[in-house]
Amino acid sequence: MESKRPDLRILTTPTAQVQVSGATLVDVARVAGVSPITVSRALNHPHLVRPNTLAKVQAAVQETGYVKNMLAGGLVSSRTKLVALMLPTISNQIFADMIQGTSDTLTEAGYQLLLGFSGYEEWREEILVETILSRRPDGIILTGTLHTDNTRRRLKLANTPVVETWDMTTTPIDMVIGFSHEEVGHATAAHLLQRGCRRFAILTASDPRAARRNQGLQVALAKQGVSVLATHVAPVPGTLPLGREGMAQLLQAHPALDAVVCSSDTLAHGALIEAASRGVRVPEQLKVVGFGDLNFSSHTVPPLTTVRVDGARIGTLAAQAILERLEHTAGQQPARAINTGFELVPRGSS
Amino acid sequence: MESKRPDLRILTTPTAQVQVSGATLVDVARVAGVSPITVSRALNHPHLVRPNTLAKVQAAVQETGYVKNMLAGGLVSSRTKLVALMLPTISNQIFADMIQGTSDTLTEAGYQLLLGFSGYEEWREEILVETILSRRPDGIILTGTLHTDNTRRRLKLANTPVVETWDMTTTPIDMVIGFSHEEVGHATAAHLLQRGCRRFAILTASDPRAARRNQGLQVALAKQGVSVLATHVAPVPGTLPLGREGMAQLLQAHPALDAVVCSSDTLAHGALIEAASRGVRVPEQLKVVGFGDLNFSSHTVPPLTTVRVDGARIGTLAAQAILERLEHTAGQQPARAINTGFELVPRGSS
DNA sequence: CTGTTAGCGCTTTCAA
DNA sequence: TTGAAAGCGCTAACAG
Repeated sequence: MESKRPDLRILTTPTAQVQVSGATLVDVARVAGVSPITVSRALNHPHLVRPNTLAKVQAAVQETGYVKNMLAGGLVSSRTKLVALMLPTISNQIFADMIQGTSDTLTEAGYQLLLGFSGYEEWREEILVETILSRRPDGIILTGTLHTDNTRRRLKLANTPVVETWDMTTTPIDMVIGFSHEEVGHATAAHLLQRGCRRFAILTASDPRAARRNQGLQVALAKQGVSVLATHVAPVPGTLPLGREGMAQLLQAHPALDAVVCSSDTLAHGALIEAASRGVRVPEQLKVVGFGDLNFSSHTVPPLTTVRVDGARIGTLAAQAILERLEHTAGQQPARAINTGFELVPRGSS
Repeated sequence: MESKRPDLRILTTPTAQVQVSGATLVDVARVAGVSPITVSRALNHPHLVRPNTLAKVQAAVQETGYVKNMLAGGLVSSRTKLVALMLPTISNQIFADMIQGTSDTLTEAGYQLLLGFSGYEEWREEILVETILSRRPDGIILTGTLHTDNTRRRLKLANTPVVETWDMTTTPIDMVIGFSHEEVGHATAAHLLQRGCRRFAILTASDPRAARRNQGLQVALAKQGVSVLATHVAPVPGTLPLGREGMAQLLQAHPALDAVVCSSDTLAHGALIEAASRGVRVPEQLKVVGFGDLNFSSHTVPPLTTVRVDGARIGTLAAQAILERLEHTAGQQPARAINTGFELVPRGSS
């Protein structure tokens, strides 16, 4: 590292335009003939500066090719304009939707998105949270409400807005935006029982929220004296072949099944293909329920029911919750919870 | 802002553990009884510190709940451990794959991912690049090779590793990892001509790289005296319904088509559904070509040919290129180009 | 192996 | 409306 910063290298381009590399506020100030703080103000609070001065600064910025350094700015102001989003994976379409929703909302407000994947593992999330916190983001969006004690403690100490998503809880770290997975299970049970199903199986990925839905399903079924005949657990992320294979095993062990509840539309899709290849008629003989509402199912598969959830909306709401919190700098608002709900909808076939 | 930093607030937890909020290196140093720089070294270069000292520091870190501040670190070291990825959208599965590939590679190396979406618009990309540069990332990954002059200039001046992806060019900003879209067009033409197709249509999203493929296709066809009968351009991002609708219009105008080249598998999928609903037999009467190799096509649609490209691999390679460049701090390596190639593969039906 | 010194580039006081 | 002084939290470069 050079001990003294060298003079700016002035590069004259063919268009006679002057370009500079690595200009700082001080350089801009010198060119504009004002003090550095005036440049800072002109850039961040233009209304506090005389139009004349503003113009001079803007010209100097142009001339020097100045690019703001948010590291320095964030260090002193404690505002990084950065929001972190932690997801288990991107393989699931609903998470991709969420990314887009979050990103769009943040970008519009001048914030940027830092992305991390935990692979459904709490210990990974713990490490990730620590790393992310070291960038002092203005907000953190987590997936789910299951976290290690360390993660929770760190996050609370960080004094940063935190939104837990895709779930509900009575003991949030800060804010929660999602829906109750137990209720999804109950609703699914009611839906299928009402249609006469009695011989249930579960085809699920090893995902904690899916487990909660299955739990809710089993509890609701038990109340009607119905129990689940078999549960097939596939590794995450769920894929179409895994769905086929799981369905094959379930049907082999229990040929008389009349309902299969899947933890994702991808698994459900695989299950439908396997059912078709075995000549099992869906939904007449066997009903299939998915989760996530992928739109492919609208055209190419036999009818199934899926749980419609809007990933983009959850992403948008989470980003908005953080942004709002950031505006009301005065006094901590009470932690907020939004139940986005869900919807059982018929899908598939034409 | 308080002019003097208050003493650390010591919070004693029920477990008699001591927690601190907002500890700095200096606090850790005080607790450990060493100098701040020693703490810094213990954390960043443990091998340069006596095991004994290391242990003391680690204990102090634990006790104070210290979380590194990378804003400060990055400001002085000019290393942010941040890599930016700019994508047009996440709606396309291949871009989701790329995100995962990039993120996995970066995380393993201790880097983090900053994500930005340009929505296929150059001016958005230009703004995004400016914002991103203000965070001084250690590397930037772009989609495509089409950028505004400002973007190119800024990026070159930034003196940061840049990788342009999903395309090839003879005039890269820095590095390129991708394949030639013209060649995809040529290969597609050869494939279809060889199978006897003569009446071509194009069903495409308004995406610049798709346009290059179509261009290549038309050039190759023209050499055999064949011209494209119609081109249907759908808005981005391509969806299944847009594919159906486009196919409907094409078939209506040109019932005798024998080949439809689509710019994505999603559009192709919609096209196949529309063909089926009109009783047009694929591939006997009409051949369909997609792009991207979505795996859904393996099971539920009639045979089509798709151009297989590996998004995750491109993401991984791009991240690796940046990481390698970052290690060889000595002397600029020559700009590097990797042609990842592509593959025409049969898909669909069972 | 450890410490001292000197900033990185910016924004927050406070004063003019 | 503008400026001067101070320092955010950290690490590079030397010494010791």
